[in-house]
Amino acid sequence: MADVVRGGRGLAAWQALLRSHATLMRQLERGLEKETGLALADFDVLAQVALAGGELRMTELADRALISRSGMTRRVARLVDVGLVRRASADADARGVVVALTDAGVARLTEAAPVHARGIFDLFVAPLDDQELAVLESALEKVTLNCTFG
Amino acid sequence: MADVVRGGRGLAAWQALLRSHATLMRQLERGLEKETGLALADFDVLAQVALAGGELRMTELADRALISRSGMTRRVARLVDVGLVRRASADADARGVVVALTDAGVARLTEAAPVHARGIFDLFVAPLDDQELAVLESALEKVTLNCTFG
DNA sequence: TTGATATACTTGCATACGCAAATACCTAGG
DNA sequence: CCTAGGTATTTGCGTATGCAAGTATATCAA
Repeated sequence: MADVVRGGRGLAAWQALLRSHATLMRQLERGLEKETGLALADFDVLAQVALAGGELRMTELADRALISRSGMTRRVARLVDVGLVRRASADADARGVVVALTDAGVARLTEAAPVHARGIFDLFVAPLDDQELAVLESALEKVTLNCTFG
Repeated sequence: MADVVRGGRGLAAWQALLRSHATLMRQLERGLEKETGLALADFDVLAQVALAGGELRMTELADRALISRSGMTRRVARLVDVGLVRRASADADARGVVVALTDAGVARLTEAAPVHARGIFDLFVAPLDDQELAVLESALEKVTLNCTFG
C-alpha cells in the first residue's frame, strides 16, 4: 500500500519541501514576529507597498500578496488600526482605495526587512553551497515563473 | 525605500518561491480536489497512515502531517465521518487512539496518489531539466532535513 | 497505596482565510 | 439623460487552524 504514495524522479524532494513548507514558514514567522512584532502577512503588505514605490490599490496589493481581495481588506484594516499604513481614496476613481505606508510603517519595515532576509538566509540559503545555489537560482525561477499566472 | 526589501545572493529565488507557494499549493489542491474529491489535508492523512504501514497514533500522525494535535483530532473526525478512516483505542495505552484506513480509504488513496504525484510533477518537476533536477534533489533535501526538528 | 508529574488526546476560544453576495461607482450605447 | 453591464472594494458566512486549558490515563517514587 505504502508504495502507491511514493513518486518517481524528482518528486520526493519536492514533496518533502512542500510538506515541510508549513513548518519552515512557521519558524520564519515566529522569528520575525519575535524580533519585530510583525506578522509575516503584515510584513508582506508593507514590503509590497514599498516595492511598488509608496502606494498601491487594494486589488493590485492583493494580487501581489497572493491572497484574496477580501483578505486584503482585513489585513489593511488591521494595519491601519496599528498605524503602519494609511488608506486614501484614489484620485481618479471614487471606488478605489490607495494604501500607503505611514512614517511608522516605513520605520517598522526598515527594521523588519533585514530580519526577514536573515531568516530566509538561515533556513534556506545557508545550508547550500555555492554551486547548488547557482543552479537553484535558475531552477527555482522556472518553477516560480510558471505559476505567476496561476 | 524599496531596496530595503530586496535581499542578496540566493535570497530572491527562495523569496519568490516562498511567496508563490500559497498559490502553487492552491493550484495543486484544486486539481486534486477536482479529480478525486479529496482535500490535500485529507490526502496527507491517508498517505501518512499508508506510509506508516497501516495505522498510526494521533500524535505521531500530527507530527508527520506537520500540524497541531488539535488540528489532527478534527481532521480525523471528518475522515471518520466520511468513512475513509477508522479510530480504535490503542492496545497498551487507554489514552491512545490508533487511526487506520478503511477499505474505502485505501481505495480513495490508491486513486488519488497518482493524481497528486502528477500534480506535483506538472508544477514543479516538468519545468526543469535533468541536470537541474539532480542538483535540486540534494539541495532541497538539505533544506528540508534542516527543518525536521523545527 | 497514594500523590506528583508526565503523556495522549480533545475542547473552548479567538483568529484568518476564501468564496459568494452586496455595495458603490464607472462607462457605453441608445 | 438613462440603462445595462462592468469594476473596486467590503461584508456575511462557513470553515480550518493553533494555542491554552481540560480530561483521562500512565508512571514512578515514597
